[in-house]
Amino acid sequence: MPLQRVSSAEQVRDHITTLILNGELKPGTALRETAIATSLGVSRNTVREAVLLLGHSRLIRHEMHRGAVIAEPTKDALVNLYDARRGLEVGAASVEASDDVVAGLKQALIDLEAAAESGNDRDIVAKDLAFHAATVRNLASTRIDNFYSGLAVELSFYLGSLAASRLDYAEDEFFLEEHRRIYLAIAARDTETAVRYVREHLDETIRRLQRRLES
Amino acid sequence: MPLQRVSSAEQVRDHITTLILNGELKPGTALRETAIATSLGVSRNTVREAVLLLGHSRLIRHEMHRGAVIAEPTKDALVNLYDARRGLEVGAASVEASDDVVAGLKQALIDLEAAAESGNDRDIVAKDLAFHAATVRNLASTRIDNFYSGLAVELSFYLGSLAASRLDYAEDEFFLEEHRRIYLAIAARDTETAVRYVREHLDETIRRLQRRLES
DNA sequence: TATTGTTGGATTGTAAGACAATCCTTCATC
DNA sequence: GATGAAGGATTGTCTTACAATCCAACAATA
Repeated sequence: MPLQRVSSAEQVRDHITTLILNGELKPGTALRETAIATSLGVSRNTVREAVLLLGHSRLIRHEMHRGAVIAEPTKDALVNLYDARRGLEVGAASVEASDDVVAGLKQALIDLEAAAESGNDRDIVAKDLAFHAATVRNLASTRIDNFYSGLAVELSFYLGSLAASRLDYAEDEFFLEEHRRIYLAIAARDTETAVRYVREHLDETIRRLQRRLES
Repeated sequence: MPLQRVSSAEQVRDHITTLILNGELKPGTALRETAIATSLGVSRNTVREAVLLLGHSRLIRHEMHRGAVIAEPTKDALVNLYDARRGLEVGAASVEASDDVVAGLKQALIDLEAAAESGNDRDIVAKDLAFHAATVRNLASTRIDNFYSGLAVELSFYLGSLAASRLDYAEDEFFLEEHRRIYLAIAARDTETAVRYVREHLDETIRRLQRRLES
């Protein structure tokens, strides 16, 4: 039995994280140490430790004597994020997939289709990212998977904060088709085609996002 | 002008980091908060913050009520590290390289050859890792580059701590040749061959390391 | 008016001291 | 030899305090 204890600082960090991901703390908001401390009934010290722990993710920006601020979905941040996605996903697509990966991918696609059917934006985003995470798993490294999952968290936060004006994923008739053909190419071990489809999909996706950012 | 201030905690973190990388703090050593605090003339508070900051890297292991301990080069840690390397480097090798990347790679190879000539183990390790980092740059993401550089730091720490019984890189006649042919394959845009050479090189390297670990 | 000091409150960075919780070793007991 | 109790050592957390810095509002000046 691993028996894992959880420090107060870690709990506060998780609390703040969920607040951010739920959109209850909007981009640009400053994290006031004393406010959080009194509201949670812990010392300022503990809050500081929590914020430092949080600093590893990119959900907040930290500046000396200025405190922590919830990250904002700037164009640069998005491009940076998608460059990393492209690197990993294209790399993953250019290696012939194992049967395990294909199986996981198939399931991820099924989940995605179900989510699209339901029309729940949040769920669609989650299943979309899960599909792409399943492609990255082809690189066969849990450590890379963790790294990618960090990217996914960050991205879903950005998407959530942009979603004041709905995402309208479901409205897009190509959305599902793009994923289907990626799956088929990977399953067929046609790496060349898979790479092309992945590239096109990511390029198209970030284009849509940037358009949405401007409005 | 960016004008960056540096907090005490960050300085302490950097200090501890260099101590670790220089081998002055050996794997398994416990980081005692009060000892560090008094020795550096800062408060225990600040040391705690420094250790939390350090926690983002994997140079230390942290457990509740047990404090931080310098990471140890276990077999699992090495495998985990090399899985990540393989994922990134193979992915990078399977994409046709840009001229920029090839140029950087060529320079990295020259540096590596010079280091091998000099026979300085530390320098050889650094240039070796720099060469591989240059291949990863083909993924065209600064973020992935940062991630990889974290892997490299961790690896060079492990290598350093194993190097009580010299690395004897230079003694290995294949060492340089393996890098040369990787470069040539990448420069020729022969991705299939490049991938094979990268795979072989990494597999061979970790095999050597594991052998060294057992002794 | 626009620009440049100045001032004061708010917030963070750091220190210091305290104490409970937990760990770890040693020693006593069975 | 296994079990368990005792005690010191260390971490986790809180509290208080104050210096450094930021920031906004206001005052002074060209």
